[in-house]
Formats: sequence, structure tokens, C-alpha cells
Amino acid sequence: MPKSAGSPALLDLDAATPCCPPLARQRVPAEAAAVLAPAFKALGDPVRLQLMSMIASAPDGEICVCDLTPAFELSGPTISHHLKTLREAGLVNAERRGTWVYYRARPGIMRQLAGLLAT
Amino acid sequence: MPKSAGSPALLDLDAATPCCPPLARQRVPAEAAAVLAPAFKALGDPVRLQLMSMIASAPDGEICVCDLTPAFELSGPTISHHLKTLREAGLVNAERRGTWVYYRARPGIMRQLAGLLAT
DNA sequence: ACGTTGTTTTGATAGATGTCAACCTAGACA
DNA sequence: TGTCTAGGTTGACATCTATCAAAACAACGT
Repeated sequence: MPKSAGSPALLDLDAATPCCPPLARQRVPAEAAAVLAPAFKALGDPVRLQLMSMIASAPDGEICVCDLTPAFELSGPTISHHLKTLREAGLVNAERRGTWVYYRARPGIMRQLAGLLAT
Repeated sequence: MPKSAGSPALLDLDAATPCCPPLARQRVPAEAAAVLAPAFKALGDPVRLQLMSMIASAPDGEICVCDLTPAFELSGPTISHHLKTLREAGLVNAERRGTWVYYRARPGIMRQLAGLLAT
């Protein structure tokens, strides 16, 4: 059995191999669209796009929520909500270490999305 | 005066040069996020993602709405609404020629988005 | 045990979104 | 002018989303 259960199994978001040829090459199948669209949707909010970039560009590959929250003029719960959205879209992982929670980007799905948009 | 008026002028979506380094390289500025997030948002719906791929991969670089609509089990107005969303996000152009309307992908912004996600 | 700090969850609310039916517009053709 | 077809627009409705306040949960330090 493959490592990622719970997914439609047609698309492994962590796979190194692209799931589909680029958008401009051939039509994205409905099943692939159903899995990939939520990821784009998660990036479709200015706050989440910035959060994602702060996480992905963190010097040590990870960043504390305590460093993310004060970077925006939004309440803690709102930032937490956006982070949950990114998590559920499969874009990031969260890990609690002691008092703080650290977020880390999942490179696989980023590659999938980039490959889909590449010419 | 630059060619594209009406935009924040900080970001030219048709520029060949990327507006920002990749997501994972450094934090996306708020102004860039405000312009780019709507494009991701437009791709964040399964129907629109498929529409976009059908348009971008059209053999002649363009495709008729009359070829798009029957590809989904959705009403004409709904497809029209999604196409308008893609248009307003700057992802596609529409041109009427006689009876039919043809859609064409705008490669510039696709490059911007791909560059943002690339490692 | 208690209080403090960091993070998430819950509840509530205003606003956005996807969808369709009904209607409207643009062009072709007679 | 009239009618037909391809698309778009409007209005309505149910659902979803972004946001915050309040509460709950988790870990640390007394």
C-alpha cells in the first residue's frame, strides 16, 4: 500500500514526479483538478500567500507561529484560521515543540503546482 | 506612461521579467500578494482550472466558448461567469469574431505565477 | 495547584461565491 | 424587419469565507 492513505490515491501530492503535464500542454483531468484546485484556492488569499512565502523562505526551513502573527495586523485566531487552511490544502505541516508551534512547507505539492503552470 | 494603466503599476502581469523571486526565496511583499493572490484564487476552482487548461492548451492558441460549455455539466451562464472570473484575474483574453467568442491565454501572468512557485 | 503565555477552537456576523432561471445583446441570415 | 443562435447579464438563493471576541487547550514557570 502506498504511503499516503486518505487521498484519492490518483494523485500523490508529495510525489517527485509531476502528476500531470503542464496546463498549457493538455487538459487537466477532472480528478486532478479536484485535488489541485484547493491548493490554488489556499494561495488565493493575500494573507495566506504571504504566510506561505514566509514559511517556505524561513531560514531554517521552519518558522514559529509567534513570528508569523505579529507580521500582520490581524488577530491571532484569524492567522490560526489561515494556517489551518494551508494545512488542509496540504501545503504546510505543523509541529508543536514545547510552547511553540512550527510550520514547514511541503515541497512536493509546490512542485506539482509549479509544474502545472510551467510552459 | 507604461502601457497598462489601471493597475497598481508596481506589477506588470504581462512582463517577461518575474515580478518577484520565488515564494521559497523571500517573502512576497504585501503589494505583490494583493495582485497575485486573485490569480491563484481564480485557479482555485476545479471548473476554472479545467477551463484554463482547455484554453491554454488549445491547438490554435484559442478556443471557442461553444467548445468549452458542452465539456461540463453546467449551465451556460455558469460557464460564462467562470470565464468572466478568469478574465478579471487577467488570465485570459476574450475576442468576439462574428457569432462566436474565442478565449486565449495570457502567457505573461502564467509565467509570473509559475516563477513564484518555482524553487 | 496556580497563573502566564502561546495557539487553536467555537460562535457569531457581514460579505463573497457558485449555481441556475429569466432576460438581454450581438451578430448572421433571410 | 424579423427570427434564430451564441454569449453575457441580472436577480435570487444557498453555501462558503474572513474576521473577531470569547472560551478552551497546551506547555511552561512559579
